[in-house]
Amino acid sequence: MKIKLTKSSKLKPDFEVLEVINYLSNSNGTTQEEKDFFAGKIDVKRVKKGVFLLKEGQIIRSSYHLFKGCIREFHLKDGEEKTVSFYTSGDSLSEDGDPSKEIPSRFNWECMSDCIISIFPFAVEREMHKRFPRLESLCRIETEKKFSNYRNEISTYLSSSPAERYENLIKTKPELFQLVPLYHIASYLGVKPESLSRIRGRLRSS
Amino acid sequence: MKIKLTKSSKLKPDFEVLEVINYLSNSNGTTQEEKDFFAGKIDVKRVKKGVFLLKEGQIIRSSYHLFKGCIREFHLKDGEEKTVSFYTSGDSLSEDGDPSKEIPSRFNWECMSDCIISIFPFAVEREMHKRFPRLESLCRIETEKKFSNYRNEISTYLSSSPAERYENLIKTKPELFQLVPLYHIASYLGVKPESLSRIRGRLRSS
DNA sequence: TCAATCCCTTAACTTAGGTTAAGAAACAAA
DNA sequence: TTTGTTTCTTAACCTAAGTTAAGGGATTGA
Repeated sequence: MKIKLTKSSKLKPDFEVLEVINYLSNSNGTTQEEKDFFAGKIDVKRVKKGVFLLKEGQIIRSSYHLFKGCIREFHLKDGEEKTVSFYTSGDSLSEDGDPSKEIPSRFNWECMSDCIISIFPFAVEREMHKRFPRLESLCRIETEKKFSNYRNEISTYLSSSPAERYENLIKTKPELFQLVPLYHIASYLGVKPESLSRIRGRLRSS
Repeated sequence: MKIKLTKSSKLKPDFEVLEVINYLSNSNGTTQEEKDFFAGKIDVKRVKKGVFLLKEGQIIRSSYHLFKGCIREFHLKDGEEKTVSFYTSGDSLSEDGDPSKEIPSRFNWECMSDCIISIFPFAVEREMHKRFPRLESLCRIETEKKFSNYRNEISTYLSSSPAERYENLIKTKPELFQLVPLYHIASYLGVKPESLSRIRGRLRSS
């Protein structure tokens, strides 16, 4: 049960769909029937740095899972790019909206490095939910957890200063600083690049 | 199938569980079996202004649905109350975390006015998910929608100034200004009460 | 009715981020 | 290597929020 790969791909051949869906089931109790369902339905791709997986206004029809690399999520506000989040290995990207309505996305997803991603079409997801209530149940729980984590992150973000956010980010995601330029991090922290420089200067001399 | 009411309650007697669970199913396709399941399992209460439905550190074991009134969600940061959100009629309050783990809450829920709420214990929710996959499916979709809405709200919040947030709040939730003092709104907007006064002053003279 | 409390506003001063501009450092390409 | 581009930093000045302090209006309770 090998995964579909793009021609140019040089992924090791033993890379299995199992790896792709493990993040979904988050358990090893996956049945053979479930595994078979996914075979050939999930695509894995290498994507070059600079590629946009999603552009503002586009209608999104798949979720992505990031196995390697870094993706920046941003949107435009008054002509400026406002970076909303960074995704790194192990994160999944989806716009958990109303899957029945095809709403234009408000975000951009830009690869900050070469990436390896899996593509999980909404159609497959819907079919999966229908055929495997067990998996739908796992998805529900997973979404609730993600929601809760997100709320906690946001509440921490909102009640801290840019300097505190910066120090927190260094602690929790040090790898980011190798992957993306500081001015994107500045935007993510809610300040201009010049201000981030000042913050770094202040912290250096204390 | 009348709902359980607290003794002091003066709710009209025809207030049905149906109303309580409609927000869950968000449809009228509720079966008799489903209705019967909820009978007697969901409590409806009147709560006085000033009461805390949840205190920081407490372990939460129920979701609430707000039929009337206003609840403020906040947490402490450096000895200050940081207001995170306001709930009004029709909103539901839950900490969609991992229901299997009993994690102390990071938030406080304080009634800003006399409220009418329904109490939906996690245990009942778990049983519901088990017995009615259809309802679990509806809950999954509902949570995904809520998550998506929340993300949009946050992204709007983060890319606007306190003044813009203030004007936006007046437009979207004018009733709030009758329900809660301005200094709580200031905290919600991310500024001190003095700054909100200045913002209001500036907007007045323009 | 009076006092106390709560809430909101204003003002003077401080602090930190935004803006503009310039230059240095790092990196990539010719 | 040289050139050009991208990224980061610094400085001077502007703007808006934080801080501290004071006072006024509204509400509540004695």
